[in-house]
Amino acid sequence: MHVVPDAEPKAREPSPRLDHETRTGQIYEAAARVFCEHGFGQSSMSDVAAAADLTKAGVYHHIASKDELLFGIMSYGMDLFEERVLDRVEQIRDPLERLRAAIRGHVLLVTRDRPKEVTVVLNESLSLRGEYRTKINRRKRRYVRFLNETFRELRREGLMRDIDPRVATFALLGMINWTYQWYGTGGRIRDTELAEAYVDLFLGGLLRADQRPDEGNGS
Amino acid sequence: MHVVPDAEPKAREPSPRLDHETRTGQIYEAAARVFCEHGFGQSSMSDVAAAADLTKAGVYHHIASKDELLFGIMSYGMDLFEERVLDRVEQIRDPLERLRAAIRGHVLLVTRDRPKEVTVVLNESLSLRGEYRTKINRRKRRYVRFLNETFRELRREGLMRDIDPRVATFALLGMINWTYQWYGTGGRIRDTELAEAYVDLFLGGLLRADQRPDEGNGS
DNA sequence: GGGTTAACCTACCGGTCGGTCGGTAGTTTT
DNA sequence: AAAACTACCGACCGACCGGTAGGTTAACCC
Repeated sequence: MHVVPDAEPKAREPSPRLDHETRTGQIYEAAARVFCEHGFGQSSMSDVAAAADLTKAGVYHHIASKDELLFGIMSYGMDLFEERVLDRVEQIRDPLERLRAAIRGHVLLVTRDRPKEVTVVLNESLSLRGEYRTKINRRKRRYVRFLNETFRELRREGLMRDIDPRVATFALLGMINWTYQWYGTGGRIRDTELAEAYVDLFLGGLLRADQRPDEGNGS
Repeated sequence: MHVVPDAEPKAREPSPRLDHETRTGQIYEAAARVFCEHGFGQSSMSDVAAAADLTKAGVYHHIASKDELLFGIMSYGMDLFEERVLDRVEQIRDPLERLRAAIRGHVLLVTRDRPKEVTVVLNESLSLRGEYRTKINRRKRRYVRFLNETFRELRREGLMRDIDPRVATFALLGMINWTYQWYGTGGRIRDTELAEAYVDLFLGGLLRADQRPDEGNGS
């Protein structure tokens, strides 16, 4: 009884510096792998336990519930993205350089490092419920706001064509977030080349003609 | 026993001209709604039955299994996409005009008509298994091949910058397929404007500078 | 060496899952 | 009017679900 919906208990419980060497960390990692492969709804806790080389009861010694496990994975995915990409590029003053760094960082995160946790964030937003969904959405929105603000800045400085910043934001997000759907399956496109190609492609469409750096096409 | 992997049995069984006036059609529609909202794995057949205003047994009078239901929905989603977009634009001779029409058609399909079945195709590829997944993937690949071929043609004609056609394909696919994740939630971006913005944005990044039509930025 | 604790396991719980059975009411066919 | 068929429902099935109770083992603490 009484679920205690009241005040925050000091700090976020899941993703407390998710150490992959601890048993708990290994469970999160295995679960991310399983959820990534079959989807959250299609995966049972026994599947997770087997992937972590434990019994179901063993898993439940470390985690509270399936939902909390998913939330923990996504929180860790957001941690990764924020500390490796967003937190860093946010500090760049020049908006154009900032955008370039964001694209490069974001693309390399999902191609080179390929953290399963980030894929889960992208795949399973429907599976999260209630408070958990709200919390993750809030963190996602921070990135959207960051991109939006950067585009507005670019427009203010006259570097950008007359494109709705929201449209630019979601176009870029789509381009990059979609890569986990296809990248790496046999194709031998190099991650760094993909990052540069996306920077080129997107900035080419975004910037005013007189602002574009030479794009290396002959003639 | 013996699953009969051999020759086509005259015609595809599911999605036999999915008439939304028939009871079966209404079940598919209701199921698409439910799967769209909560995800396939999170939805039970009782949920589907309730949404279709029937009992579970009543639903099973019309369909064979949950998996086949999902496959039927996705097949119908692919039917929609192909007959409203791909089949039409494929016949356009000029590659640039063909690409423009494809972007416009694809964007308008997922923004204006918003068929839940198409959303399910994008959301639930992990939920499909075996033969079913193979069949849907084959149809998806037809679109990928179409885009790829169009980009190669544009390059051959010297209209396009030096960008890997595969990268261009997936960048475009991501841009458009991501829209169902955000479009329509309060934002008042008009569908036609979004389509034109995407044409502009993408072709701006894709084409060689001397080939770009004037992009309407002053100065 | 007795007590505590973390890290598990076996065995099990109530509930729900996808799916089926046998029936019935209404319509159509003969 | 009997037979056949379609469209459905209430009741039910075995399997599996998320989750737990309670015990065992080994390491650590005093």
